[in-house]
Amino acid sequence: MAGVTIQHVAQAAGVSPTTVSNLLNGRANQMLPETRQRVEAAIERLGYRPNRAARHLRTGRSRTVGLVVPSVGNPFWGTFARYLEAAALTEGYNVLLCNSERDPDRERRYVEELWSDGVQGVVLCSSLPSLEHVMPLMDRGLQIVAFDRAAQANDADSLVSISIDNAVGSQLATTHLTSLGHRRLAFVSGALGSINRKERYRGFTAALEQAGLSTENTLWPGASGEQFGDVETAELGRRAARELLATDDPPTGIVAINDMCALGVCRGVRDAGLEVAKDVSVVGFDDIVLADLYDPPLTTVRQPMPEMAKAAIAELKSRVEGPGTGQGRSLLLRPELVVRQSSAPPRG
Amino acid sequence: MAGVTIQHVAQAAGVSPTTVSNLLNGRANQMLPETRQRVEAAIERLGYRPNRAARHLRTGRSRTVGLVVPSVGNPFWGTFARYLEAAALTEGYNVLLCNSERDPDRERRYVEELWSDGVQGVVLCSSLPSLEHVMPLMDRGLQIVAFDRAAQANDADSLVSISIDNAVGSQLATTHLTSLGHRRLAFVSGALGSINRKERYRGFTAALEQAGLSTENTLWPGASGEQFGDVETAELGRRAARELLATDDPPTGIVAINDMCALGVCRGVRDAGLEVAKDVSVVGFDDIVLADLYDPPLTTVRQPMPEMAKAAIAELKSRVEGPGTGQGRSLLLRPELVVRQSSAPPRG
DNA sequence: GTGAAAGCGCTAACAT
DNA sequence: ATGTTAGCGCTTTCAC
Repeated sequence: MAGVTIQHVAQAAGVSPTTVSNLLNGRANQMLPETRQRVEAAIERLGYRPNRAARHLRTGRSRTVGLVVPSVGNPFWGTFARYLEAAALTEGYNVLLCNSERDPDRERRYVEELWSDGVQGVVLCSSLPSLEHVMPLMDRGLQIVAFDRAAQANDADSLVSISIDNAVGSQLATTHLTSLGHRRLAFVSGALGSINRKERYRGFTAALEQAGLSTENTLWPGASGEQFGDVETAELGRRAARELLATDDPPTGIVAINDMCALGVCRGVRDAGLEVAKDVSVVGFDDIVLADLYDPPLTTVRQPMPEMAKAAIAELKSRVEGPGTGQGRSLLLRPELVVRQSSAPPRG
Repeated sequence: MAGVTIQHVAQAAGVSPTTVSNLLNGRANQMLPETRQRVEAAIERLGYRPNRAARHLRTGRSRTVGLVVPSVGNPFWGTFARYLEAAALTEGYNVLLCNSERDPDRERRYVEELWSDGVQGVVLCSSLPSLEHVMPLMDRGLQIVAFDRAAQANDADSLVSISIDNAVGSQLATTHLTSLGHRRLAFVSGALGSINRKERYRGFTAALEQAGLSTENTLWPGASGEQFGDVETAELGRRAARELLATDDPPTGIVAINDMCALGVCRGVRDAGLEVAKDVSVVGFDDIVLADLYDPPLTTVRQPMPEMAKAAIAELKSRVEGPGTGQGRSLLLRPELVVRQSSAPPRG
């Protein structure tokens, strides 16, 4: 039996659809206990499940939020998805997970699809500097929380941004190295195209300046002009490390744009016949599961995922359920340095 | 404007809703080019998007398949999700991704939710030996493809199973080691609770027997009675390696239940002051992204993800669109050994 | 305490 | 080539 409807239940219980609906929507108190039991029995017996499409069509509401991530293949996003789902579930929401593959067009199509699916709130993890491709939907009332992307001047008024303070994060990482005594540092990244990357680099240079070190020639030159996926980022790190360590005055400490990249850097260090920590300290960013599993375990900057996920859902919930379109705001959480064994004082 | 409906478009274009609907549903040819343009212009101008709930309610169809995975935090599943989505997209389907956290109850709830959302086909990645918790839905017409789980005798008649041949896979891995000359092998795994694990162990012992080796004491004794998550699996591997290598007659080759576990084993080998490949060969299973990134790169058994994803969608599609409930079937794809640097001939 | 009836936005016969 | 109409399953006034 594909289609057990509320009518069938009503008939089986000898009541009207209204009564069944009342029971379904928490108005059970206004009916005789006996009636209630009859209805409940009928629901059970027939295996009735309300049709969400009909329900949604009728009410215009939907207890679902969308989550658009650049790539579910990346553990960072997979982990975030889990936390967001957990946070959503506690608030009575479901999460619809979409994978943009970093394609702006797919991103837009997904958000549009979610909107026309009745989803009123979306957590958008976009690497794009401009969110104008979803502006039309926001104008129509779609609530968007941009995650892992700091607010921009030309963002929509109602946009909520949640991210860590990337500059602080990489400052933490960099200062960790300078405090250990490193004087010659390098920053390894793919193209500094995204806001995050720029911020991380900014934190890196800020920390250097604070330590009285020159920022010249600290950005790995191969970092510009290229765009990399997640796997390629590791390869990039590997190449960067090899090249950097082959120079006259090689760095003793390397700050990588993220953990994938840092893992690659570690590989490159070994390729160069050197040892991570002993010869070259490496610090990553994100604290993916593998950071702790790697050999040596990676010193990295952890994003407070559970808090961020909770905040994202809270924002969405209050805006979707609350009155009117709230003003935009930006929430910058403080990341945390996790010191493991890939960083140590420089040799000699 | 939240609610631009087909009526608004019709009115704006000076036509009836039918005409708009016709255009929307690929019946554009049966109207005057001029009419068509007027309608298209109106749609564009009003920013109209069809309401999926209404559409679905009306047609009873839904171009969405569900994907239930044990954990999106695990790269293995993240990767599969990407391939499945790609395969679905080419067939005009969307994928709804759900995360069961290996909780049978969540698994059931998700599948029920998908069903009441109008989803007619689900790819279920369940580690459970019995799928009876989704049987009622299958009886109602829900099509299920069980992924990464070999068919069982008490499965529903219409169940489709897609997985690799796990026994063949670990036989491949094990024979690789025996061919290299290893005579003392060990198999490291968490509890042999799932079908897959049992199959992999079976392949392991089969390969040993084929090589004329004893299977006694080859299963790491700590492997029984415990259930492990993904992170813990690595820790388990590490512990297993340390314990195994501390015995009188330590193995020179270790086959791990999966890559996470293998990574842990590698760590354990180092903990014991030994070197992977040189002293102990390690082979994993799954070929996660990190297998290639690790140092040394991990020899492992690759699952043909794209093919499996395509097959899953093809099965679902033909069953959802085709007539009647198809008979169940089981598709066992052949895995492939990927030889990297974590395996080598034994010392001396 | 319970029921009748209208309508959410859309599609697909069935007219014309 | 285009329009009229009925109804998908549900919720929610408004009656009784």
